[in-house]
Amino acid sequence: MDSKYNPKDIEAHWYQYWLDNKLFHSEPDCREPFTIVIPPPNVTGVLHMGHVLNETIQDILVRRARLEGKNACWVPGTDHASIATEAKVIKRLKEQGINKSDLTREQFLKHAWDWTDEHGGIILKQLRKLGCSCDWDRTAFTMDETRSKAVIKVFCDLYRKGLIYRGLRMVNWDPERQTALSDEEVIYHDEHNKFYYLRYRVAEDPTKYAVVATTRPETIFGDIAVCINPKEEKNQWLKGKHVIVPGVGRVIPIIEDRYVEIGFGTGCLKVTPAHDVNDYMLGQKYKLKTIDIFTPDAHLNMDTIEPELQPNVRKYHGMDRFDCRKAIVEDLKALDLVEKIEDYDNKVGYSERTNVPIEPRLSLQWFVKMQHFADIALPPVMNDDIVFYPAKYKNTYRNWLENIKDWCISRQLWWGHRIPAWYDAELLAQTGLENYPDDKILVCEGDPNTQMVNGKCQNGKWIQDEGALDTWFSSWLWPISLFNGIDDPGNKEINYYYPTSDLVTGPDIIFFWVARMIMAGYEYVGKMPFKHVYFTGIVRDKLGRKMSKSLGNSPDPLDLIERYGADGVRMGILLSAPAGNDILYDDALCEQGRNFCNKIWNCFRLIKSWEVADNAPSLEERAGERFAIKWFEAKLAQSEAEIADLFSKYRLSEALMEIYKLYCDEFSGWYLEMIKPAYQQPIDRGTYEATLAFFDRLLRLLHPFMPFITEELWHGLEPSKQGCAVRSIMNATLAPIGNVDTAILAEVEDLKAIIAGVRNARAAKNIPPKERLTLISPVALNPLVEKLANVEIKVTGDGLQVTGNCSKFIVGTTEFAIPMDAFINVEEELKKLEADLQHQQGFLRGVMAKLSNERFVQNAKPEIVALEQKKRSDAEARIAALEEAIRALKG
RNA sequence: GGGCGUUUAGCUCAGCUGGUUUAGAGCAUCUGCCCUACAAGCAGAGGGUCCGCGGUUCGAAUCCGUGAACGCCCACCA
Repeated sequence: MDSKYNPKDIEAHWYQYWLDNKLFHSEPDCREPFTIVIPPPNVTGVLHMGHVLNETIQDILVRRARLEGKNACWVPGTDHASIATEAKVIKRLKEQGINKSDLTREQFLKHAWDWTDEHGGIILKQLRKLGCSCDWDRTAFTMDETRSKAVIKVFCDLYRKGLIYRGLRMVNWDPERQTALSDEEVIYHDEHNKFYYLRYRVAEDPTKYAVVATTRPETIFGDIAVCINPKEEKNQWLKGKHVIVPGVGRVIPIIEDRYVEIGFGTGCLKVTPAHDVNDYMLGQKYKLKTIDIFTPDAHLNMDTIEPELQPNVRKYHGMDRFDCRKAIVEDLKALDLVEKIEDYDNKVGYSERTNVPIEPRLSLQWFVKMQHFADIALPPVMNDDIVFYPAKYKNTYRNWLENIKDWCISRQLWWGHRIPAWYDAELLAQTGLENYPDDKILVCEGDPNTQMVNGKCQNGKWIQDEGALDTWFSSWLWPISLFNGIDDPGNKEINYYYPTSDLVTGPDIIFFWVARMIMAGYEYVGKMPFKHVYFTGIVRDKLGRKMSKSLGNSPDPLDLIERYGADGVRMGILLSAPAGNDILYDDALCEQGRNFCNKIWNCFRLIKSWEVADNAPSLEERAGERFAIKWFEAKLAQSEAEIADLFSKYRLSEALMEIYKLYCDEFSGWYLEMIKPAYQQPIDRGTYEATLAFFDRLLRLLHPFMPFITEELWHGLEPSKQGCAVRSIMNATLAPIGNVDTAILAEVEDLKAIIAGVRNARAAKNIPPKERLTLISPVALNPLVEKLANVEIKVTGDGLQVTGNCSKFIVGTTEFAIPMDAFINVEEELKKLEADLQHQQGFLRGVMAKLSNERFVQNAKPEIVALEQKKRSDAEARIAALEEAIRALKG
């Protein structure tokens, strides 16, 4: 065996072995199910560090569940990511010199599918390199047949229930992609902007003017009124008057509404119902008309302005909204219609996907009524039927649901599930879309032109709605549709795998996805979609910056796997990733992971290097080995219980750290040193087999975290077949949680302290480990001390009674001495002992302060008082021993 | 403007309902070791006014109040 672990070939070999033997595949059976559905990555995405974190955690949970004997099923898949993918396809087409607008819907979709088939699923291949144990036979896509059918069926069902409606609303419009977005897809950024104070001359008396403050002067073309608060003193004079929109010439009324905040700005608010949510609300209230001055790509459209005003504004036609802002301000300045311009900080909404400023736009869209869903989704989280880790996200969740707004689900995109709503061609030609009567819309699963709908043939020619559905409208069904639970409710799979066990995802999609899955789960299965939600943090670089392409601070995971091995990377990403905390990624963490692999590798190498002698003295005659085995059994049992507890709390990085310390400190550092045979001596069979059994248990504990190396070494143990058809650690089960012998654990902690005392003395005096020393002890000691500290033990019986120069130390209340006349430096030794003495005296003072406080003795619990008394007597004993040692040294 | 969270060693974090030998871990640092499992290692060491202030208590990193810094979420003040 090589002295270093080389992951490359080993990882490829075992992953193929797992695939060949279908070890990831699950079918319903009599075992308890354990299900995770993957948060589907974008079909055209590539693996980044966020995925590595997320998928590693899921794999750990799934593999641990398998070892617990559950029927674990991790369902993989990808998301069609409507807007993101459409953008990528458009970009690629552009590179080929093709504009989307030159293509028909069918032609465009052909390109999109080609792209999906070509690049789609790369990310799933990459997950295999990480060791992810997904059931690849179940790989799904949000736009495959089963998932699409579920989406359409749910749309129709909700429409029938009156929970989906069509309406002309002010929506968030992305001028880049030219589609509506949901509120959740808008990200607000703080910006330093300007506040423009514009003069609106009074029509009745043009020598006077009202001053209106606005951040968006380019929208004045759509101004319909100026609103004041009826209670505001300084604007009373404007009541009932009219003003002239500067630069435009439109005469508009002054209206009054308490919505306008007294004292803010000038108290005069320009009302532009087509381009502002609040203005729209005012427009509705006062039945004002709306003038939409923008084209869908947010350029000025002056064709909508009243003909008589056209000459005034024609020059702005076709201008970009931000160019127009500059132009109109300059023009108004020239006309002396700008009072002043101030700096102003406000928030501007940007499209999450295209990162361009959102334009509020009045348009005809489809919505889901959300109050009903909020009502069914809030209680299960608040009363912990569904448990969030960390729990703080319950607040976030509640806050959103208690202020729920209707969900805009239609998108003016082609890549996605097409809205199954149909319009009668003839009627549509008469009315247009906006005025098409709702009760004449046909919402159905099939095509009414070619098949029966609602049990009958639909006469006439039907035209389908042009829109596609929000991607999340398919994602929210994911845990159900993966098991075909929408189209075939109550089927064997949905009954078995649903509710799923754990969901692992980022808190950034708690509203987009988590909340909506809970809604859909209760609506369509009547049960929660998952029992636990583990929110991961954001992966940042070690300086705390978000990883991004532009910063170039995001390492390529495949490159990391190449350098550190998949197991090393898994450990690296997990080590400092408590649930919900951001993780500061650093290559050093992967390095630690790689080093750990090497450590385990070498433990194994050591054990395997021993010659087993059947004729050697048996374990019965070896007290030291028997003791070591008994101790490690206790230690292992303790850790197994601890790790199980940590898993139950989803404290995975702590569980891994526990295993790490168990291997490095307890097993390698102590146990193996205890039982290690002398140079070129064989080991007895009893000890050898006990050690192999321990190693086996250690591998099973570690396997969920580091699947590859544990599988490799587990085979090296040549374990018995255990009645399994396929030999794999994946088919093993964890050791049951046993009782812990705490007495022996305490005993060994003392032994370790004594050995450390000797080593410490050696280090201080530069005595090599090879040189055998004498350890004078007042009590009999376990012979393992002789072996591990390389000392000869002299027991003095009552008291230490040592004369001459020696190094002394105390463990508990017992004093030990190591004679070393040749090396001793009395002054240094005294200094050390005196420092210790001072520390002990300080400690005693603290204890005494408590014990001499009557109120403490009266009020504290008796066991606490007893403990303080023990501290006191122990400290006194140590002080006496130290004083004695100092006296001896001085004398 | 509301709400939530964080602040403990150089770094990343544990420390649950106050008392567990005057605060723990991993990493990093320093010192000494290539001793035939492992230098990707071993042995040892140093390192903290538990963010500040006030309070409750016999006793506070832990509970309460207050202030500060940082972070996140939500909100229609033009």
